[in-house]
Amino acid sequence: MERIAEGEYAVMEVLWERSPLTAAEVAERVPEQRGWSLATVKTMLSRLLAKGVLAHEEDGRRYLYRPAIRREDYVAEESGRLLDRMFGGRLTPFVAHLAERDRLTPADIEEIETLLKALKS
Amino acid sequence: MERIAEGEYAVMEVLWERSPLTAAEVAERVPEQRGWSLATVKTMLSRLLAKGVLAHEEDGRRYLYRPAIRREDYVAEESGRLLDRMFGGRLTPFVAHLAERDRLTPADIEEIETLLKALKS
DNA sequence: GACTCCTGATTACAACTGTAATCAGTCTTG
DNA sequence: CAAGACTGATTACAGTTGTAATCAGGAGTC
Repeated sequence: MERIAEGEYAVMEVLWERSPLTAAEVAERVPEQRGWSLATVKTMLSRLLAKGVLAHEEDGRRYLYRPAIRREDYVAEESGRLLDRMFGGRLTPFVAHLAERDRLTPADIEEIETLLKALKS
Repeated sequence: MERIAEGEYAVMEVLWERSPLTAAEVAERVPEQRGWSLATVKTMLSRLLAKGVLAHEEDGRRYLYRPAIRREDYVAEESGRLLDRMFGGRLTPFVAHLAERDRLTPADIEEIETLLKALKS
């Protein structure tokens, strides 16, 4: 699966949320912080099509775009990549690390414990 | 803190492992899979210096390089970035996700549970 | 002192990214 | 039918990255 760049990912998010959509509709839904013009969104769509992570079907003289890969699959790959790169693929050091950096609240800890308990059964 | 590219990261790893080192020493220690020439490693070192994530001290007519940022800090930033982007910054969905994707072995689960128990006390 | 070697510095160059503008073709509307 | 409007396609252009080669200056060697 081809890498998806940071900006391109924002477009994928829109389409994972809801699809199919036209280019104009995608542009409307991209977070405004990006401040993208319609032209920029169209460039992104073309590149994502070229990468094979989007598909399009004709709808009159325009296209309807939809994801060609599942969000979970992409996320799995990306997070695996980070885990491999930074923690040798091991999750425990990652969790330990987050805990140290105060990214884990007591509520989080409870939640994860519950989750793990469920996983064991 | 400036972003560190994938390839540059390999150089940082070497120096986090052991420093200070000369350019030649770094080149020797970079994983061979990369297949980098000494010239490539020197380019990386220059760019990392420019980004301010490496420092160098003179040693005769050459430099000794050492990290200017701590590994933990960089890793914290990078993993936070991924977590924000893919899981809205929440760790629990991430752990759930890993579990689903079979990246969590029973041993991992045990280990994390122990870790969490320790965190609570 | 001339030549070679080592080292950082400078330059190279293509692919990928961010961020569009412009072009060309089709629909709509007066 | 002529003039706009809307859409994808093509082109643009600078910054980053991967991957070096080349250059210039000092150090050691005959």
